[in-house]
Amino acid sequence: MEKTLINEESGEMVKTSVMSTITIDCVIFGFENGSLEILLVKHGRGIRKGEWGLPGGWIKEKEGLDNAAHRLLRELTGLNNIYLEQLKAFGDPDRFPMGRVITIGYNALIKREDYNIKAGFTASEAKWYKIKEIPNLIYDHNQILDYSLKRLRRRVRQAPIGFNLLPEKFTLLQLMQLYEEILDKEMDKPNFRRKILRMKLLVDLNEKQKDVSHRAAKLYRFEDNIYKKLTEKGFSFEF
Amino acid sequence: MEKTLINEESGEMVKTSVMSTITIDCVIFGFENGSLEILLVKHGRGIRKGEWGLPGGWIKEKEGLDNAAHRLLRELTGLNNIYLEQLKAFGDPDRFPMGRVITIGYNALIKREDYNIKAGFTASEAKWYKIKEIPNLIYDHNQILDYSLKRLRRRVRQAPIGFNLLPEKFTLLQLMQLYEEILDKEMDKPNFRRKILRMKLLVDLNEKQKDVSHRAAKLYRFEDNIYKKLTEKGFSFEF
DNA sequence: TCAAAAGTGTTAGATATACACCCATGC
DNA sequence: GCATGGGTGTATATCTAACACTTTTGA
Repeated sequence: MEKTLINEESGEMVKTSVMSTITIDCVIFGFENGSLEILLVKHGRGIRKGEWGLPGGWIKEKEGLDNAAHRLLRELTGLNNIYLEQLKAFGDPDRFPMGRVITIGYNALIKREDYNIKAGFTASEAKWYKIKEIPNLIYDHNQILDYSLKRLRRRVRQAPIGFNLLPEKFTLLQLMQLYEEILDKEMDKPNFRRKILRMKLLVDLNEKQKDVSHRAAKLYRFEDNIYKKLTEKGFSFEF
Repeated sequence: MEKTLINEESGEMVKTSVMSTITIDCVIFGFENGSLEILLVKHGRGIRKGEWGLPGGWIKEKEGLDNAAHRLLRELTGLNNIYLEQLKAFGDPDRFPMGRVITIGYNALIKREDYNIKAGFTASEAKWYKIKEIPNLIYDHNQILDYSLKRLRRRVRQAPIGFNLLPEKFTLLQLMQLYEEILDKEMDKPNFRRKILRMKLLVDLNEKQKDVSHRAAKLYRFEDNIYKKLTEKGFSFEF
C-alpha cells in the first residue's frame, strides 16, 4: 500500500506507507408494530455470499462524509432527508480480512411508512430484522451495531430524535411504546403523558385516531422549530 | 488518486477512484489553577508555519485507531495510559487545502502534574492555552475543538471522567471547580458535596491538605473499579 | 356489556435549590 | 480577629413512581 500522499506538517508530497481505504456503514433503524428493527442487506457476491451485513459503500472523491451517507441511503431506500448521525470510525487493522479498510459508522432513523412507499427497487436484497433477532453479520458489523444501539439509547434520552421513527401524526402511547422498546424498559402511561406534555414540545393536532376498536386517542406532531425555540430559552430535553 | 483497493461486495481487487488519506488529531485537555486548557502545537514547517493547531499524525499500517492515538500522545507528552475517547471522523472535502485528508478526532484528558514531570522533551513547540483564549487554528481545527468541547461537556455529566484531569488526590472543592469550569456554570458548594458523596464513588483517604492558609480539606480518590461495581448494581452517574 | 386503550387524580418519597451558619487554620 | 475555604443543617419547591380510578369506543 505504498502511495503518494501529503505531509500535513510540511505541505510537501512525500512517499510513505500508511493505510488508506475508507467506507461508510449505516445502521438504519425503523419502528413497526412495536418493534425496533434495522435494515440489513445480503451480500450478493464474493466470499461471504449469502451473509447479512450493514448497508454501506464508498465515499466519492469530492464528497463530504455526511453527504456520502445521505447518498448511500438514497440509493438503498429512495429516501431523502433522513435523520442521520455519525457514530465514529471503526479501524481495527484486522476488521476486514482482505486489507486495511477503515469504516465510518452512521445511525439513520427512518419512518417506516415512507420506506414502504418509496423502497423496493433496490438491486441488493434488503430485509428488516427485529433488533432482538439479529443474525451473525459480516466483518465487525455486529460490533458496530452494538455501539450503534448504545448510542441510540443514550441519544434518545438527550434529544427529541425518536420522532424520526414515528409517523408524522402519532399518539402518546405510540411514543411511549417507542421509548419502551428502545430503552427496553416498561413505563407508566400516566406519568409518561404528563412528562412529555409538560415539555410543551408537541403540537396538539386536534385530530383523533380513526378505525380503532377503542376510545380514539389524540394525535400529535413534533416540530423541530418549536424544539429550537425552547432550547434557546434554556430548555433541555431529558428522559 | 487512482489506486488499487478492494471491493467489499465482491472481495475482488478493483481499480477505482476514492479518497484515501487519514490522520488523527487530538484535543488534549488539562486543568490547572482553575482553568481548563488544551495543548496546541506550532507548525514548524510548510505554508502555515508559525500557526497553531491540534497535535496529530499518521496511522501506521497495522495499528488500530485508538492505538495510534495513544502512540501519538506518548510521542508528544511522554505519557502512557492517558484517558482517550474517539470523537468522530471529520471529512469535509475541502478541510485540508492540499488534498483529500480525513481526520479522526480524539479527546484526551491528562493530569497536569504527570505532564509537568514527563514532558518537555518534544521536538515541536507545544503550549497550553486556556479554553477561553484559543487562537485561530489551522485547517478545520477550530471546528474540531468546538465539537470536542461540546462532547466533553456532555460526557462529563454522564460518566465520571472528570477525575482524569485532577491529581490522584483531590478535594471536593477542586472537583467542583473543575465542573464549574467545564460546564461554565456556578454551583452551590454544600449541594455539590452532598450530591457527589451520596454516590459513594469516592474513597475517603483520611488525609488532609497540607500547607494551606485555611482549614485543611479532606482528600479523596476516584477508583474505577468502585464505579464499575456500582454500575453493575444499576448505578448511573449523572450530573 | 365487555375489552382495550384513553385519560385524570392523588400521594409518598426522593431530589434539587437556596441559603444560613459554624469550624479550623494561617497571617 | 479576620480572611479563606471546609463543612453541616434545614426549609421549600419540584420531580418521580406507583397505582386507583373514570371515560370513550367498537365489537
